[in-house]
Amino acid sequence: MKKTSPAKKRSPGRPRGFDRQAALETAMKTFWAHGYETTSISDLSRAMGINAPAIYSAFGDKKQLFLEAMRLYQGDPQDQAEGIAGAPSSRDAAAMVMGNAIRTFTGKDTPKGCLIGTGLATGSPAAADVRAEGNAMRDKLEALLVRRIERDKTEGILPPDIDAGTLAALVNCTVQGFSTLARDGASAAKLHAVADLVLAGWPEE
Amino acid sequence: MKKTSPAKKRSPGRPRGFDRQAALETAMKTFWAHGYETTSISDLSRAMGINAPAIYSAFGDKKQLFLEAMRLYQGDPQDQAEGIAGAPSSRDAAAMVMGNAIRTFTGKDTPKGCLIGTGLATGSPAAADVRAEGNAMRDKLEALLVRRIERDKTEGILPPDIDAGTLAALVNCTVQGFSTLARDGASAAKLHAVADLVLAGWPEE
DNA sequence: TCTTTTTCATAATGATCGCTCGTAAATATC
DNA sequence: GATATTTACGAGCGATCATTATGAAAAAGA
Repeated sequence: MKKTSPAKKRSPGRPRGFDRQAALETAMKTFWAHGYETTSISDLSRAMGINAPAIYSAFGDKKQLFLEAMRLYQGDPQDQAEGIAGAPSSRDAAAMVMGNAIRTFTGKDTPKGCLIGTGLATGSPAAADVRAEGNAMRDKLEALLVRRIERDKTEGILPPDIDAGTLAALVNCTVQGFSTLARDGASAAKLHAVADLVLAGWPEE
Repeated sequence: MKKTSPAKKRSPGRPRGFDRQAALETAMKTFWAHGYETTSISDLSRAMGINAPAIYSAFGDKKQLFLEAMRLYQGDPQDQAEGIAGAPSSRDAAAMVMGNAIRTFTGKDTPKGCLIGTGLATGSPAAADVRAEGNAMRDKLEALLVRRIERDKTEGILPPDIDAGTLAALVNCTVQGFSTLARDGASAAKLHAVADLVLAGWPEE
């Protein structure tokens, strides 16, 4: 009898003895807690519950594992782009971005702060390319905000003389600051109060 | 004939073949560029131009060397305290703190960003005590700002209903964000524009 | 000159780094 | 059951980690 549902077919060979996605999630949290270069393969092996060779066969090497963990961390890049572009105003977009950051940085079941901001804050020249990936993500966020702010200007929601780059940098700066404050133990409530202060100074027509 | 000026007397033994202060400064910049745990003794030895045993005899171990570099980096803590306490207003104090941060984080002859914010952003549990030192410095800054803001409230310069903790956290948050932005390549001018935006939203009576 | 004191450079310590080899085990296909 | 394929796991690779033992070299004081 043929299987009615074309479920996942099993390829030949010994089946993997662990859940790849769960292991990736554990790796993400481990990197998140201790940084990219300062997390060792043996740290990861212990946390993920699998031996080092299993990590390499499933994820490549340490760099690829981190990059994959980074993609899991940031979620779908299109969601971010659409969230900012689709916000009613740049002010709403800024509020959303900061709110999301606060939620991520003060999660109960995850390390405090930003995986990318803290885990890639610095390091050896050998990891410069990985740091550049994190840098690119922050630049991307700022660019999306700039575009949203410019649109507000052309639509008359914001005065035309304000500097979109500065305003976007303010939001980016605040988010990055949240990462450090959260790691220092600041509560979500405190960060929300700071975000409200930033939004209170948001320019108006 | 007695020496008229009680200059530095030379103690017996072979004299040190390097300038301790200059070596410390080089160590500071090396840590600043590559982080505490991700800078190796051999990195430091190469940069400082002295062999590893000379580092250990002159500075103790890696942790003590970093802590001494951190003290050189921050300067006299009393200067900061007096600068904030002695500012005409909390707004002036915030402007000064942010301005100093921008100058330090975008210096021409030093690495970008904050030695403490980036070099101690994360790491292994073995270095948790060193990170706690950096954490304490940020807390100290915020506490000084809180005190200055509270004084403005009692003196009627600021309305009594504003939250000093939130306002101080905003400044601290902005400064920490500056570190990441500077490391990402932001210019001093751009950071000053952001600082002006923060100050523009500063509450008034 | 001789002793004492301190610094020098070479070389080595055991531990850990990221990573891989080799072999046994577990599955699908023939 | 035989074969092919994939994974698990112990062991080990060379390199680097922070740190130190060793002994020659360079100064002061006797």
